[in-house]
Order: sequence, then structure tokens, then C-alpha cells
Amino acid sequence: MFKETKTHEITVDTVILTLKNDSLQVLLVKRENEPFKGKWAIPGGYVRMSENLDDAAMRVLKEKTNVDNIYLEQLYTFGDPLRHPVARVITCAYFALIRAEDVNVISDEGVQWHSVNELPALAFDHKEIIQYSLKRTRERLELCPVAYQLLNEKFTLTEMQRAYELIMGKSLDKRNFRKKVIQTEGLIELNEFSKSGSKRPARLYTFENIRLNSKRAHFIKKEKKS
Amino acid sequence: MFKETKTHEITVDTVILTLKNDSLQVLLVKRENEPFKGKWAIPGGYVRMSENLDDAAMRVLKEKTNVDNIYLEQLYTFGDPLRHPVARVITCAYFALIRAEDVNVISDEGVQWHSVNELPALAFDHKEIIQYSLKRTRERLELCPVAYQLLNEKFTLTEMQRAYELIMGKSLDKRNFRKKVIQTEGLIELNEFSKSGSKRPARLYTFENIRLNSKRAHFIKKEKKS
DNA sequence: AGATTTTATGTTTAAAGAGACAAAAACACA
DNA sequence: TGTGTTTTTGTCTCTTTAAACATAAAATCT
Repeated sequence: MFKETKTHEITVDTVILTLKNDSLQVLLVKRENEPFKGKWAIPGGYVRMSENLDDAAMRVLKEKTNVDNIYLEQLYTFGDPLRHPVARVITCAYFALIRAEDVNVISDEGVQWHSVNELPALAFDHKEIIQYSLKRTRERLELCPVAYQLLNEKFTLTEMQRAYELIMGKSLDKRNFRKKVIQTEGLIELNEFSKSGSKRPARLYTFENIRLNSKRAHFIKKEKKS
Repeated sequence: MFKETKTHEITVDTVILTLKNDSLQVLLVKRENEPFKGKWAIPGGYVRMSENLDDAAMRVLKEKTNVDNIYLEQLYTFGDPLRHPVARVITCAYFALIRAEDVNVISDEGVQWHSVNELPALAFDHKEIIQYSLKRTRERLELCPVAYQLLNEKFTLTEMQRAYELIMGKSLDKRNFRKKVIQTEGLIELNEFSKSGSKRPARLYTFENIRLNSKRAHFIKKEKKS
């Protein structure tokens, strides 16, 4: 079926997750070429000879969607010989959580956010890749407050709780959630309040370094009581 | 420096860890070809066009060391353009914990166990790969009793504790360790005792399914109290 | 028999974590 | 001013976890 002498091709694919319209959404591009022309896919492309995998992931994401300067983390490498119908293409998948407002998605019919609960038909094994990224995100969320990557610079605790609920897929007790999250290292209580326009205004919070795009922002740990 | 048109090569490399001589050891092969001829390396080789990455990892391990039929887990993909001095080779690293007695390492000067605390000069970025596998192993150990993969079919709790201590790099309280480990789901107390030949014999334990080579044997969870 | 070594075993204390639960304050709007 | 909606806050209970710690039993060796 395959010539054993032919060399493989290697791509990177990126799962970009955000919160939008009260749902967890993933950034997809419509394929313009065969195979799977017209189907949706996560942004990806070939790795160049002189760039490392992290850089390649960042570059293809920028090229396809104009999304730049975010922290991408390696997810898993998918190498089933049949995952690509034409060639032998191994892909190294990356993922990131971002604030939808932070990125300028190319205004284009071919680049759109889709709810992870209502995915269209996807090219290749991209559905599997997205599912795996969700699993990883949930595992992360149990360890540290990665949700802040999805929130605005200033956010209310209700917004943060909603982010957790959307990712974990279950509702949480308001008082217990706040009790826990308030202990998080780096969380800062502001003297500002949401101007919601209606109802009681909510206090705003922020994170230290929320603007840093820190390479390891993922790994904020809970404070150890001294 | 690189021709952008040339295709990448992709390999798999495997970190095989075991307990031997009261230390955590990794299986290395001496390279017979350039680059790094004569240096030690973790077993690896090229991925064939018709095999998936998991199969490729298993095959190269078998070819180089005669080690067969163990559960390899994908670790990370290393793709720095300079990691290979001659070509652009991206490698997908795998790792496994095994019982040294379970495998027939080819009796050969070129295939040897080395303590992870006293590694010789290693080819490529293999030192980094091994370090990363140790980090991952420790993270695993905090979640579930992966150490049983390193022990004989029947083992004493003292042996198991020693395994934990070697992996975590710290000593543990005997009573507290036993208290915790006895609650592990799948641990079976046998009516057999070690014939150590000296001192008081120790009770032997085993795990359900310890012989299964289960693909997900890693993920035994602690029993939930009902 | 006595010395030595290894196995085996339980309690207490403190700290942290999970889960359940209700009432008052701030604002918008009519 | 009154109604409605959202934010805000604390306590109690129960469970789990961590850490510290000492003595008796089973075997070997001399």
C-alpha cells in the first residue's frame, strides 16, 4: 500500500479554544484544497526544515488565522498511516486557550469559531484531536486555574465560574467555588466593578501577569499556606 | 542552512526504565554508526511508511534489544532542527517501565542498562529525553501505583516501597507507606512468604492483572470508598 | 539461649478539602 | 418606594490526608 522508501511528511495542527457566546469554541478553517476540500479543519501546515515544532505551530496558526503571540503547548503526535487519505502525513498537534477578544481572526468565511458541542464534519482525524485537547484541558483545570487564559484582563468571579462550568460540563456551587478560587496565588481583587447596566455590579478581579503571555502561565500553582 | 524543500525524517526513540541493583536504570545501546558512533543512545529507528508510531516504537525496540510485548506510551515529540547534526530528524519519544527479569536483553556489549544517576555521554538530545521521561514517571507515580510495573509478579511491600523511594528520590515512612498502599485497588495479599534465606520472611503481594500487559495498566485508580 | 535483623502493625494530631446551605446588600426599573 | 435580580459572604459537618512515632513477632546466626 505504501512504498517503504518514500519519506513521511510532517505537519503541525493547532487546537485553539476560546469562550464565546456562552460556549466553548474551537477555531476552524475551511479547507480550500483536496483532500477534504470544503470540510472544516483545525489550522495546520507543513513543518519547514529550519524551524522547530513550536515555531512551526505558531507560524501556521498565524498564516491561517492571523492569530499571533499565544502560548501553544504540544498535545500529542498522531501518526496513523491511514489518517491522511493520500499521503503518509504525521502530525504533531498543539493546543492553546485564548481570549477571543485578544485575537484578530481574519474576517473571512473560511475561518470561524465553532462550538465544541456542535462540530461540523471535520477533515482527517481532527475530531479525535479536538476531543483529546478537551480531555487535556479538563485535566489541567483540576490542577491550576488555566481558565484565566480564557477570560478578559478584568473579570468577575461569576464569569470565571461560568468558564469552569463550560469546560468541566457541570455546574458548581457558587460559595464553594469562590472560597476555593480566592486562595489562588496571583489573583488580585480590584476596586472596580462591572458596569453591567443592570442589577448589582460585580467586583472585578485580575491575575498578576495576565498580560505576560508567559510561556508557563499554565502552571500557576496554588499558594502553599505557610 | 537547510534546504526548505527537503523532507524531514522521522524516528521513534524509546526510554525503557527498570529497577536493577537497587537503582533506576535505563536501557541504552551503543551506536555503531555516525553520527555519535560509539556513544550511547536510547533505542530508536526510523518509522516505516505503513506502520503507526506505536508499532514503530515497539518494532525498533525489539530489533535493537530483543525486548518485546511491553506497553509503550508516547512521551513527547522532539523536533529541534539542530538536534541531529547531519539531517533534519524529528523524533517521537516513547517510554515504558518494565521488570528487568521480564525481558531478554540481547547479551551484547552494545546493549546495557545504565543507572539514570550515572549516565554516560549520550547521543543527540537523548539526555533531555531521559530526563523528561523521569519527570513524567514521577508525575504518574503520584496518581497511581505504576511502580508495580517494575516489580516481580510477587513482591513484598518493602520491595515496593524501595521502588517508590528510588523513583521519587526520597525516603518514606514505612507504616504510612503500607497504610496507603494497602488501599490500592487490585492489590492482592498472598499466603506466601519470601524465602529470603535470612531474617523474618515477608508476606508476598501481587496485583490483579499484573500479567495482562494491559494497555492501560498504568491507569489503575485508587478504590473509592463506598 | 541469646543477639541480631527484618517484618509487621495502630493511634493520635493537625491540616486541608468537599459539600451543604440562607440571608443581606446593591442596583435597575417601574 | 417597592419589586426583581444579581452579587456577596460564613459556618458547620464530614472525610481525607499527612506526619509522627514504638514495640512485638519471626527468623537467622553464633
